[in-house]
Amino acid sequence: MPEHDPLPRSFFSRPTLQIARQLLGTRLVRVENGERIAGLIIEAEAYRGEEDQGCHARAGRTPRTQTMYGPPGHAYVYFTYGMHWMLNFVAEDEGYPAAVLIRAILPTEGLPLIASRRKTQPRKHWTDGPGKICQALAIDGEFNGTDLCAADTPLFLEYGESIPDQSVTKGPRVGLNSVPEPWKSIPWRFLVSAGYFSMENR
DNA sequence: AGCACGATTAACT
DNA sequence: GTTAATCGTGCTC
Repeated sequence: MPEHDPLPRSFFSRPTLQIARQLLGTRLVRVENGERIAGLIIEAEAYRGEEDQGCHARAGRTPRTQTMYGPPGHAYVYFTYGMHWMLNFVAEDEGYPAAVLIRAILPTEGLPLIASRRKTQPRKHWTDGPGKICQALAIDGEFNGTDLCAADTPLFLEYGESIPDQSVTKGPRVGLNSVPEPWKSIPWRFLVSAGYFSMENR
């Protein structure tokens, strides 16, 4: 399969933890007015099942969580803290609520567009948080339910770099302050180890 | 109808 | 390290 083809739906119809790990190094692409804005995913978190007390689906099927119960390979975009949008990818089988939150990317294309929206911050902080990614890529609630595997989709993934296990760090998910154990500490956060892209240590 | 809080960010001491 | 910003969501009354 050519390197520039969008990742197929089969990529998303797998166990959520596998997807979160495999997303590291893939290229997230946003096409805005024919222009590409893209970056390599370097941090992601898994949320799966109604029993996961850190997952929105703990509330069951609601208007908000509906997308997570839908088919895999679609975007789940939600609003939080009264001001920030979060981008997730729906995982596993239709009917089972699961998603992967994209927490950080390394910008590779469309830097001027990213800069125009993130200019109040230094480059180091352009896309190092889930809300920042949505600012940089102009992603909002309109993208909830977007099919990442459809033709002419404005949001999709491409194969990027393969990240070796020795350069992947696992840990507890971020921001689950009042979530009970074991969900609060379960190591479902995956990130590319610091320095991997800045040093020639591959 | 009212309320507490959130898968956060940016600014400030 | 601390805190304001700002409003949709789900739960209680």
